[in-house]
Order: sequence, then C-alpha cells, then structure tokens
Amino acid sequence: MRPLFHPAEDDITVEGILHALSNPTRVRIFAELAEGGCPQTCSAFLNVAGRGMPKSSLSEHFRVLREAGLIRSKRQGIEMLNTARHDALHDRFGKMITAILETCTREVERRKNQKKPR
Amino acid sequence: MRPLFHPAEDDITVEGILHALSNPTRVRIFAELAEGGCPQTCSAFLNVAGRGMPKSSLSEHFRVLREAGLIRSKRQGIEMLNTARHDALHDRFGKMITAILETCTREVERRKNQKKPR
DNA sequence: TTCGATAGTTCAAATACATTGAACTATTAG
DNA sequence: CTAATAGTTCAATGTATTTGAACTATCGAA
Repeated sequence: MRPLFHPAEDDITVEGILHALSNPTRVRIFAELAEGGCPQTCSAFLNVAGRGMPKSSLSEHFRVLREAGLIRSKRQGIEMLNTARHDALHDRFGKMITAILETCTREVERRKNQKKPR
Repeated sequence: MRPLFHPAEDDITVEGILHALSNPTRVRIFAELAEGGCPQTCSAFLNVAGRGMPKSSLSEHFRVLREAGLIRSKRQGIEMLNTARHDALHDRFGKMITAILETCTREVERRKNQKKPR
C-alpha cells in the first residue's frame, strides 16, 4: 500500500480547499473532524449521508480531503485516525473555513425547519 | 433561445455556491462582479485567465454562476449584463462569500510574491 | 505461524461532468 | 435584407467521480 500523501503547508491552495468542501459528504466529514476535536476513524462516517455509503467511495472522499490539505490521516493499529490540520490551515484559511462551516451548519438547520411545515 | 434560469432566493444552496466558486475562472468572474459593483458583459471576461478562453466555455461558466444563484444575467440590447445577486445572498451567505473572496485575493497576491524570488 | 476478522486502499469499469469547435439565435446598424 | 456582434446550444471528446471486487495491513486467537 503506497504511503498516504499529505501536501506541505505551502502547497495547500484555496481552489483545492473549495473543491474538497463543495461536496456535501466531504464538508460534513470535515466539519465533524474540525469541530469535534478528537481524531475519528474513516468508518465512523459510513452512515454520514443517511444511507450507507460504499467504503471505496468513503476512502476516495478522505483522499480528496487529505490531498487538499484539510485533514491528516495516520494509521493507528488496525484503523486510520483522521484529524483536521488546524495548524496548517489557521493563518491562511482559518477565517474562510470557519465561515463555510458556520454557513453549512446554519443551512442544515434551515432545511430541517423548512421541511416540517408540510 | 430558452429563457435563462435564475433560482429563487430560497432555492440557493451552500453546496451550489461552493461548487460554483471552486473553479478559479468562476471565482475570478464573480469577484469582479461582486466587488466592482457595475454590471459587466460576458465578453469582458474573455481574457480572464491570461490566455483567451473559448466563448462557449465562458458561457458555461456564466450558466453555472447563474444557476447557483450567485449572479443575475439580463439581456440589454445586443449583449448580456451580469450582476452579483447581493440582495439574495447577503443574509444567508454574505459572510462566507466575503471570506472566500478575501482569501482568494490574498492567495493570488501570495503566489505573485512567491514566484518572484527565483 | 497461520487463520479469521476488521479497516481501509486500489483497481477497473461504468457513469457523470467539463470543455470546446461549430452551428445557431437574437439584436442592432446600415 | 445583410452584415456584424454577443452569446447560447449542440455534440463530440476528454476528464473526474462512483463503486463493486480484489487486495493489503494489522491484530488477536488458536
């Protein structure tokens, strides 16, 4: 298995971040990693979109997040632990990422409230 | 020619916005429309990425921005005038969009400064 | 030290999306 | 009517995403 690629801090781009976060599954994964604080395995997200997601698809989503520089993945025994790369992201992208996550959280709430009055 | 589709304010989604802005050409177009203030024709952006861009590609980029709810396009005589949909975007997405545009502007500067010391 | 279970990756095929040259529509001016 | 200009649409091609199946890695038990 080839070693997992993590870009250097300098090679992280705003396009890469926006592309990675423009997918609803990925933004939910990243939000949990960034806000939750503690490292999470990949399989913790198998039911992230309600229906179960194929693990090959999940693996691909983690790869995109990793190669955009948003997360760091590290093997710990049998599983993989993923964390948000707070340090690498804070100075150049912190404000933007915070705004994106806030907006996503708020919009999820909004949709819930909109669905009820039927 | 079928009439141009603009989503209702309520149908604008954060995924749609992030997807639209995850393309460097589109984010540059939107930045100019949002920051410049005055309406702009499509062809004003034919040289947006240095090299000339095919007008069919440009048309497609404008369609994506329009259908994400980021811009409004209106025929004015022979040409099309495009404006940022500030009102529709402000309350729910204003902060996020501002942060994205600020970050993109700053990152463009950063790349310029990085290229010089060669 | 092998077997089985679990976690995740990689491959390859199918499907979806993006790009673009060429043809088309719409408007204006002469 | 004709020509010129602005932009859209179509269709072909190219690129990216999705996913089942096969594979690798690690651990614990026999």
